[in-house]
Amino acid sequence: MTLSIGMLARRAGAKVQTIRYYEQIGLMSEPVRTYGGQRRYEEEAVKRLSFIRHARALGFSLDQIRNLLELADDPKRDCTAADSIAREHLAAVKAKIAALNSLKRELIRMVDCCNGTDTAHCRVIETLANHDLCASPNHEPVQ
Amino acid sequence: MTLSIGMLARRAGAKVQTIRYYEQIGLMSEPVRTYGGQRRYEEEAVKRLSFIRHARALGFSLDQIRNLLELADDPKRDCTAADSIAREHLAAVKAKIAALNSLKRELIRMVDCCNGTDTAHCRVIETLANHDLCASPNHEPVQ
DNA sequence: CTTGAACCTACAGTCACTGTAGAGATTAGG
DNA sequence: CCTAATCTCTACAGTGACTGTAGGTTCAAG
Ligand SMILES: [Zn+2]
Ligand SMILES: [Zn+2]
Ligand SMILES: [Zn+2]
Ligand SMILES: [Zn+2]
Repeated sequence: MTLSIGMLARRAGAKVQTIRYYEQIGLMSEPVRTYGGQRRYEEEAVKRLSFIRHARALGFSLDQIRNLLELADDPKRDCTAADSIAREHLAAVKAKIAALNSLKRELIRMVDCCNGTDTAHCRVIETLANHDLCASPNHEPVQ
Repeated sequence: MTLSIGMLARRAGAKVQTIRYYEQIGLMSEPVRTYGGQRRYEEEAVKRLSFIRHARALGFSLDQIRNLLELADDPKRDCTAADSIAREHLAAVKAKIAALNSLKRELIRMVDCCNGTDTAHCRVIETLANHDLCASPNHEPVQ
């Protein structure tokens, strides 16, 4: 009872190309092949791929996921390493939210202050042309 | 009084390669060249590049910036088009914040619920392996 | 005239995929 | 057994917005 790549994709909520990509970068191991060269997967692959897709949906990078999978494969290992990957990601998410909130405030100011007639007197254009019109002294790079 | 590419870069807070890249994609126009082939810029270029960098710092895409620049070049044009680009970007920023806040809640749950012993009983690993342990029914893709 | 910094082009790499072309494999129905 | 439809294969290009590198050329100061 093995699965074709398309079945695996449906089971785990991924695209076929994504699975091949994960194999290429060594995140999924190479499965057995049919005589004709098509990939055939065991149930185990569904678990692994689902783990990867869930972690991706939660914003972990493939590098972090690679590390998490390695840790998960060693069940009696201390889990502080796994926890600290998650905490590190959480910190990055918090930082991103903070940066985006600052952008949001600035954008709201721009949009709200424009009593738009022509682009020569547009607050949006003026603000982009002149950072002095911004409330925040500098903008953290996002992403 | 013309500027070399390095001087322009310092004046507008960009990298030299970034300026060449903007020229390549048609966002900055091709400047005059010295006899030896080096770029020489007018003051106007500082304004345009500063506009671009400021808009980038506020998270606008290069495509949006291209449109904004085109609008700004036509001063007696109605500015509703510019405003709606800004509003559209604001909406995207808000959506991103919402998605990230949802991730943040889930990550905090994972990290806080782990009374970590080994990876076999790690809440982080368990949650990644099983979406049923998540509070939110689905995760919006971020970025 | 020499030196060293700045500049040039062209290309590869980043991240995590997605899309395409053109060919071959598999499977269900007749 | 044959055919048609669907699936799969490899290989490569493209996305966005840059950044980095290699190997060579030009410029400006002393
Ligand atoms: Zn306006
Ligand atoms: Zn600003
Ligand atoms: Zn844990
Ligand atoms: Zn989940």
